[in-house]
Amino acid sequence: MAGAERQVSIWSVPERQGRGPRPAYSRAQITEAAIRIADADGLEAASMRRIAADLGTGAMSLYRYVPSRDDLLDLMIDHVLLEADIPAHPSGDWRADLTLIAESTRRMWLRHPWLAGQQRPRAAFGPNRLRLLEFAFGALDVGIPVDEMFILLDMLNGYVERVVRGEIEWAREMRQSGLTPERWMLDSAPYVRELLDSGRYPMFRRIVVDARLPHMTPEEQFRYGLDRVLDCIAGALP
Amino acid sequence: MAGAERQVSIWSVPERQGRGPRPAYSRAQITEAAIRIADADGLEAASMRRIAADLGTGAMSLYRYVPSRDDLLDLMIDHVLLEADIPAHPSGDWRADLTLIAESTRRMWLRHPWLAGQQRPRAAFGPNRLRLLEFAFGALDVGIPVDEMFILLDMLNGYVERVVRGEIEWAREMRQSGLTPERWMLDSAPYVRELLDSGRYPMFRRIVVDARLPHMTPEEQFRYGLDRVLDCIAGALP
DNA sequence: GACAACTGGGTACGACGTACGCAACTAGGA
DNA sequence: TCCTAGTTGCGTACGTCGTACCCAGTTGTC
Repeated sequence: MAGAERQVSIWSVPERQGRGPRPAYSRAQITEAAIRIADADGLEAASMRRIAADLGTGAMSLYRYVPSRDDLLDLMIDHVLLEADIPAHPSGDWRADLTLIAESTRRMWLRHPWLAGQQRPRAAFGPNRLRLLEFAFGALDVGIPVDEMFILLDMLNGYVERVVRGEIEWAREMRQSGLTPERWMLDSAPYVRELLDSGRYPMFRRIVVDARLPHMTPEEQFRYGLDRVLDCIAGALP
Repeated sequence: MAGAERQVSIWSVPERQGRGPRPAYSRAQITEAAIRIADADGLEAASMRRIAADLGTGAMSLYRYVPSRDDLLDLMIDHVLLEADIPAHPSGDWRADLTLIAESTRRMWLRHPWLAGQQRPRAAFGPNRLRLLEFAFGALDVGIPVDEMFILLDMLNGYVERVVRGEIEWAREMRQSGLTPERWMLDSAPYVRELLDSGRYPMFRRIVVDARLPHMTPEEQFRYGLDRVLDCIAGALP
């Protein structure tokens, strides 16, 4: 018995009581330091020691503010969602509003690559996450059932997540191989040629030969695909 | 100079030459052990030490077969794709074929939760990945440009990935909190009620009150949403 | 003024990936 | 047939990680 008592959500755990010495730091401060490090050097670089060092303290001090690194991640996720430059209320033009969400999400994920595709149940009810959810569902509130909104938003967000994570993973690969995209392609060429020459991958050949999308800038690719997805959504609305 | 020479893809690195003693293991053997462990205890449990221990050897022996744990992950990813129960060629019925892909992907990801949403450039040209790509693009080869296929498949796969990862993350949360879903909901109730009572989240309220999707089984949710997504795709085809 | 509740932070433990080194083994060229 | 270069399995060691535990010092409440 006793002990542990793992809470369901970090937002159910109050930050402090008022007995002992005045706390020297705060959850927000720690969260911001962690985000700074994760942005610069990746999520795995935001270790308790490193965060503490950045704040000028010892690793174990952080545990006075946050139950675990895992909970800190929930705080980080919701904290960056503050940056989403989304109006307070939908405009009434669902297509414009969904475009806003998609492009804002993309910008945010490119700024904070560690955030992309994080899908944690414990962070699902964070205050900022809920604000975004309100805007998204409000935008699609055009006379269709809630369940329909769910699916269409999953489709849109699924597309955005997939494409942007592709961008991010590609950039990460470029950085940690230390190669330029041209050089990377060049190094892959013998293997790819072998694949093409085998004749077993006709569609892959057509992609390499015909596809124009890969030769557009990431922004153009994203916008173009996004418009097609929104066309699909338009077809599903009354 | 010299040294390092990081290869672009693990499939460009030949497994062995033929000089010294006969190797006691193989890449495939190591890959399979790693997959077994990752399935049972999560990707982070598939450490070099643990894999080696399962094979009855020392951690450093594995490095004779695989350049790094990172490359091993690429091998794991492509290896499980062998399981995708997908016919050799598309049937001609694009809707049936895409349904096959989606449901096969879901089954595979639920069997190997660590696989879900892995999107690594280095694993993009693995032989089994290419086989799936051939089937998917072949299925959608109904007179639309390659770029169009790209977008529609990103939309479909994005949806699948998002929904299935939701299932997986939820299951993981249940397992590591040691709670039943009912108990988890119960524990969250006070916080959720507080949110609802604040009046600031009207759409969230409607979701909690009106949505029927969350009360369906995961399979039903998936199938229902998938059909709506395929409807959308149908609208985009000639 | 006493005491309970809290503070910052040091030490320690058992994991992790992997660089390095070494003895044992084996194939190709003489 | 023997030599030797290349390759084997694998132990040791280093620097990292999250965090359990401990303790001296600080502060609000009575």
